[in-house]
Amino acid sequence: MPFPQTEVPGRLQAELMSRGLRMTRQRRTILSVVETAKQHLDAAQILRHARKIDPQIDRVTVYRTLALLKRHGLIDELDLMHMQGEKHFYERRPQRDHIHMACLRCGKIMEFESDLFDRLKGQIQRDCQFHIVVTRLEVGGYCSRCRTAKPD
Amino acid sequence: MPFPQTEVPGRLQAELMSRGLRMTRQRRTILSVVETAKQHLDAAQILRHARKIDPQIDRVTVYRTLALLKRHGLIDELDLMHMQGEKHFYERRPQRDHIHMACLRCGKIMEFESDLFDRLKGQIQRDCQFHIVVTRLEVGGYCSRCRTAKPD
DNA sequence: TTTCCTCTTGCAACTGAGTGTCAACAGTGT
DNA sequence: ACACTGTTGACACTCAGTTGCAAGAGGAAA
Ligand SMILES: [Zn+2]
Ligand SMILES: [Zn+2]
Ligand SMILES: [Zn+2]
Ligand SMILES: [Zn+2]
Repeated sequence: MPFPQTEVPGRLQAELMSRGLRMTRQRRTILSVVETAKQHLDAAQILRHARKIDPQIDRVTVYRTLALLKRHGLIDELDLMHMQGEKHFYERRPQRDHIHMACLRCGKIMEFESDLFDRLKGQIQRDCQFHIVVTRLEVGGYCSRCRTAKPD
Repeated sequence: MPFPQTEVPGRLQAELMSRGLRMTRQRRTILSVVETAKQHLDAAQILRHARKIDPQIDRVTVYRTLALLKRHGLIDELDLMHMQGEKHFYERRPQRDHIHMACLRCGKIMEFESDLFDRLKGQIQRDCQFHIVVTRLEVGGYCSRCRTAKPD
């Protein structure tokens, strides 16, 4: 569910190279992990997956590569309402922004695209004369399966 | 102990007491700091302000009290797009949710209420059958004064 | 007011994500 | 192949936040 299947693998690598950045073995590995991820991964999970491909990779390189991708707007950083500690999660930046909903009971993460959200961003840019670079809308609550039995 | 015990309790204090929670000297102090804050404060800043009133207060007590207020939905936790490291900021939960905009150049934080945002939340609850407890919409970009001279 | 129970605090030690430094290494263009 | 320069890995470090526990203090009942 995280990523649209219409995306071509290797797009991140192509983007970085077109920006004149060096394509190292480690970066290729980390990029492929991020690109093929089936859920939102944190830095430690990305490291673990990358080490299955290249066991020598250091966690510092993962942090640096994620910072690079974020700086170039190729990935988005998520907090997922801090439900799993203070980790940050990452996903390839989609063509269209989406909302992340986190169920406070079962922990499920759902995604939702909305025309109202797009219009809201337009309103912000217009009414506040604010040039939007990145947005993060996270919602905590109870999913349909959990809402009948909410705690206190 | 030099503390205004007879003072009329603030809304936060009243809320906690109505929930049957013990009102300690430390909690009164921290609550008053949060309630009278003029900007978004992080835990360390709240501790510093609280120690001006009661120098004995420990930082652990600040963390525990903030967790308590958050658990009871009386304050909201903000990331402010991680512009100042990984700290979290806090503000009293307002009657109406608002959006936080962070200028990536000058660091200014702006707030914005929007009917579209309220409608978007309604749409999420309806279309996703998701019971919303808390939302966090943060936007990073360039404010009107900085947008003419954006870096790289 | 005093007692008593229970919740809360303070301290210290700990966790764990993320950063800074720097020598060695390896892309990339020539 | 060479040289230039950006990148990596190892290690130590930072720093926000947490945990465990003994001592302290709300608060209600006696
Ligand atoms: Zn997502
Ligand atoms: Zn659920
Ligand atoms: Zn965060
Ligand atoms: Zn600005």
